[in-house]
Amino acid sequence: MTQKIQTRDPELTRARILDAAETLFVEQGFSAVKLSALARSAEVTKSLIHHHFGSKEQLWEAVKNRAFERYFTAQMAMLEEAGEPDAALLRSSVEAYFHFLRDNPGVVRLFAWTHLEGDNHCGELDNQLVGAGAEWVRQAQKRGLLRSDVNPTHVIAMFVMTCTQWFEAKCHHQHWPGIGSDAAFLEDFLKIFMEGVTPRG
Amino acid sequence: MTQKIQTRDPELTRARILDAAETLFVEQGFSAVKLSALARSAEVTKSLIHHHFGSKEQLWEAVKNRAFERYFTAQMAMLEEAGEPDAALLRSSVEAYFHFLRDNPGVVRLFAWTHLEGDNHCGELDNQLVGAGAEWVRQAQKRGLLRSDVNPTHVIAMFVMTCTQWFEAKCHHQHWPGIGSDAAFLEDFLKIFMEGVTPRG
DNA sequence: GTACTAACTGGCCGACCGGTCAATTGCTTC
DNA sequence: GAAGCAATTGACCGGTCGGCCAGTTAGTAC
Repeated sequence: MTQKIQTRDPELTRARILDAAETLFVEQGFSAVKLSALARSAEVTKSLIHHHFGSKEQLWEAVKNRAFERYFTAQMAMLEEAGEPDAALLRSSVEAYFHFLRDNPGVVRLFAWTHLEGDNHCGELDNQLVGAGAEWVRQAQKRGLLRSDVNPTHVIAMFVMTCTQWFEAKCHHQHWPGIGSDAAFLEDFLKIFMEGVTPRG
Repeated sequence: MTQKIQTRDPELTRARILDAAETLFVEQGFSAVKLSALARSAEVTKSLIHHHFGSKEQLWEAVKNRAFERYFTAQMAMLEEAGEPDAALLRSSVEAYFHFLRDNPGVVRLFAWTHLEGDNHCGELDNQLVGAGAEWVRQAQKRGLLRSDVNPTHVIAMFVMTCTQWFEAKCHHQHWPGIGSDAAFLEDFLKIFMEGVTPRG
């Protein structure tokens, strides 16, 4: 088989470059990253980066594609193992989303950079996820398990945006007086959110 | 008095540079902005930028300071003209904050860039605002006008983060299937949020 | 008017940016 | 083992980046 004890390993090299690039892009964004620093960090020559990825811009695309693929894979998996659409499902979805972001801070920052760039990257996949989520809310509404006087997409948007912003601007609000831990905030958010989407007789 | 029909006007020059810089920084972030382009845009020479602001970094600080000062002035004004702490005040605060962000998209993006930079700039002033907001929530809770089993700071954080993210990532979720206008989203958010913070007997 | 200061200019600088290229080296195939 | 090719190297490129500086000019104080 493919003996991997060798002096050349293009796939490993690609992976090393991608990993180092993701780290730096996540930290600094596209413009601030220098190819020379990236090469040093990945322990390859600059030329090798161009050989494997063509240009800085194409490397940036490759990094985003890989990260977003991971994101969508995880989200789709969560979607598929979900059960009947009801309030309990909504709550566990929020929790799952929150924990995913907590455990993948790089993804959050990558999203943020692309948002600021006005990049509408990964639009279709995202629409698919949100569409599926909204559809579940709609079903739960029909069954009277969630209040039906709100736009289902807005229900999804509301918790997605809150979770995203919590981690995206953490450096900013972590010093707010009285602010709690991740877990404490999630708990309070869920209290308010779940109470807010509960139908009233 | 100070005749302003003159060939030299340092204050105007400073303002022209600051304005052009804010526009470019808001669009592209710090690293992507070139001093040469900025000079062209402000219709001054590059040297003049250095003369008035010292360096690119100091100019960036000046731009942020000016924008954040506007932000805090507006927020403080809103705070002072507020009345008794109750649910109606909370609702109108959310509306006011939402509309402020809608009308000042530059501020939103500036905040976003600084968050990503890990800049804890403007920490004290912000803490002050949040602290005051949380204190009002606390008072309303004591009077039984808001549910008291949630952290007051989290109540503030929740709506601030939702509003922020709505405008910050607009390019991203504006294409989500079924998403509504600014007004429609705000209405649905308020329905859920206000219902969520209402005390239950 | 003279002296002084600050605003402003144009030219220039070293550093370093992203990117190219010819040459070399290690694998694979036959 | 010869041939062919992709991986890899290091030297090198033109461009332009942020910043500096000597010199000029407009306003001000006396």
